[in-house]
Amino acid sequence: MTATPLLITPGCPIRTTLDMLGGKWSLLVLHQLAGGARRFGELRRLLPDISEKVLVQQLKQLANAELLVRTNHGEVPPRVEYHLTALGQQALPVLAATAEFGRVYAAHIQNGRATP
Amino acid sequence: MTATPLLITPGCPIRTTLDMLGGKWSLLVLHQLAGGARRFGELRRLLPDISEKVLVQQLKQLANAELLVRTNHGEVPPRVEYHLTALGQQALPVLAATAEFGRVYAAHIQNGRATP
DNA sequence: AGTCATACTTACCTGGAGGTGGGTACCGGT
DNA sequence: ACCGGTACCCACCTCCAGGTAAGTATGACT
Repeated sequence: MTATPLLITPGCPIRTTLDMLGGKWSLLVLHQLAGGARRFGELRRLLPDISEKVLVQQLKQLANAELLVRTNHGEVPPRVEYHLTALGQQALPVLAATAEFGRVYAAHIQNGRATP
Repeated sequence: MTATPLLITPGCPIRTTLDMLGGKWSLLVLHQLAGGARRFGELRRLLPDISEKVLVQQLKQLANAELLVRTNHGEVPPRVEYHLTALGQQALPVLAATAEFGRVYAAHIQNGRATP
């Protein structure tokens, strides 16, 4: 891990991931799908602060990137389900590390003070 | 990993991390500091696309969050060095996971096509 | 006297992620 | 006849992260 000298330009794997998951909501959506398939309405309820438009937008974008799959069971009260693909599962470590560091950081600022 | 039912609101560890590292450059800066201390000018050269203003801004913000430390050796051609704190090192797993997924994704779109 | 390098600061501007508020089509229940 | 729930689409707007271009103080070199 001795500071790979990858010159930072487009094509950089960090940039690649940030372009997909760097937004405000992508990781939160992934988190809700980590446990299995979810319906659109469920996601909306689980993420109270996201607007409908943006949720749709995120789901489309993640589906486009093949991180998740949209399944429309052509039923009569619409029923649509989203679930992670194998590729999407590969993103879970990012989620785990992100959440873990969030916890570490929260613990840190409780003991020693920071951001005064 | 059975979908911790953490209701997503402020206070969520994922949000905490995204607020700090969700930007366009934070992780790239951390990556350059992973190998040890760097001077301001080095960072600028290693990250050709970032503007000076934003680099300064990011460094300040990361220092404020106590992820890195600014050392001004009050010398006469100014010499300032930045290096990770112990807390900053704790963020490296996020970086590693992010980079790894970027590679996985790049490999994926080369075999099967995506984003047409 | 002029240029270069250091590590910044300041003022101004823009693009686009994200938010708001409405509308759509379908059906079941009351 | 009306309301509510499903899963969306559309037009419009706001705000700020990030970008651009200039200026600052110091000393060494030519």
